[in-house]
Amino acid sequence: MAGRPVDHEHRAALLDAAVDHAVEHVFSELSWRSVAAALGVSTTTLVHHFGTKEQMLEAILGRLRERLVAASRELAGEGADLATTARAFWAWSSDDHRRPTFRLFFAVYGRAVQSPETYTGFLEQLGADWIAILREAQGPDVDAAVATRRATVVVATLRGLLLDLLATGDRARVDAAAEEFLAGL
Amino acid sequence: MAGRPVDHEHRAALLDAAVDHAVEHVFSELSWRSVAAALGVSTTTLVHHFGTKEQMLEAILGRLRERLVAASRELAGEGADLATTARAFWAWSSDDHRRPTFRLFFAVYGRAVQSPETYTGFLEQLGADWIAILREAQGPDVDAAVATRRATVVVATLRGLLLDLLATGDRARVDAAAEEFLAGL
DNA sequence: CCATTACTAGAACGATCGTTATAGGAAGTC
DNA sequence: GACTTCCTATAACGATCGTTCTAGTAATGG
Repeated sequence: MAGRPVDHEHRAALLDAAVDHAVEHVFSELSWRSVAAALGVSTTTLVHHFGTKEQMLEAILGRLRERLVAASRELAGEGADLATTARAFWAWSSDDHRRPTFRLFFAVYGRAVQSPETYTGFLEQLGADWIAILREAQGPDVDAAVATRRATVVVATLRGLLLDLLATGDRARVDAAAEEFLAGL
Repeated sequence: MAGRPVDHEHRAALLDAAVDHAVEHVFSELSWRSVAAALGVSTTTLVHHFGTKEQMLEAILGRLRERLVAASRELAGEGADLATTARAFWAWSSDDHRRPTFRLFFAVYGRAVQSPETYTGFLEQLGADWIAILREAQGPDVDAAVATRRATVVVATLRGLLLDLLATGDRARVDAAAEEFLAGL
């Protein structure tokens, strides 16, 4: 009956390498051939493991989301309040080492708002995860509706500031604005 | 000497029609052929008037920015304070009629953060225009650095909320968050 | 050993892309 | 009228794309 068993580890390793490559390159220029060349395999190998290009991109983004959410949950720590958590979020996401990652993040956003069929899952889940983390940071005593409002505002502001930083590179102005916002929490 | 004179009006009319088409379609799918078909001309006509595809896209975005800045300046009105102006901005930009426009806006953002060579002019000018409008709304008595910080925060928050609204479509939550933010100004 | 399945690679197909000849009519000056 | 420049269109070129075809090798169960 059964022939050669499926090598799940190899697929996972390929996916992780593909995520690393995607983060460091332009999202709209990802192709079977470019990814295959970067990973040292042929396009047919990728096709065999991921199916269609769209499915490969979804797999890449899903894996990226896992990384981001895990890192975000660590940030929140235990018992930190909203202001502290928000400050940690800003320091983490605006770190220069995270620039390629968030560049990809906003590239996907730009794609998703015009083509909702794809990539919205990635954004909705990631946005919901972040809002949930910031809701929990407010403790159980805060009214649920109020907590959601505040979490939505914090996520939106930090995301907008990050977009400003990535587009203009004006760190002094954006950091000052972030401090102004965070101090008011 | 001189032959047939250049018809600047015709080029302007083509550009305006191209902007209308770009707003209603997916940015990454714009091509010579698709735009030409929508405008009822041949691709060579567009090439003749705009040069390269990149130059056509820049011309389209430049014209779009003119429209947006003109509309934004009207919004600010005369003598309105920061909170009032910010509220008007939110009402205007989150209006359902403006959805295609801001979808394109964020699509360009997504492209620009990964390919700074192009489109950054569009974003830097538009961002600077909006921040300037919100700086002026704070009056001449506010310290310049403080006014810049506050304007940056307001633009970032509204942009982040708009991104949330376009990506999730959850108007109730986002509108509540916007109200929370605007009430605190 | 053999049947079966997993995996990989090279080559090709059909489509679309930006761009470029090539060519002909339209609108002005002399 | 001649001449020049503007404007437009059809057709094709070369490149890249996602995908498929074909074929061969590796690893398991019987």
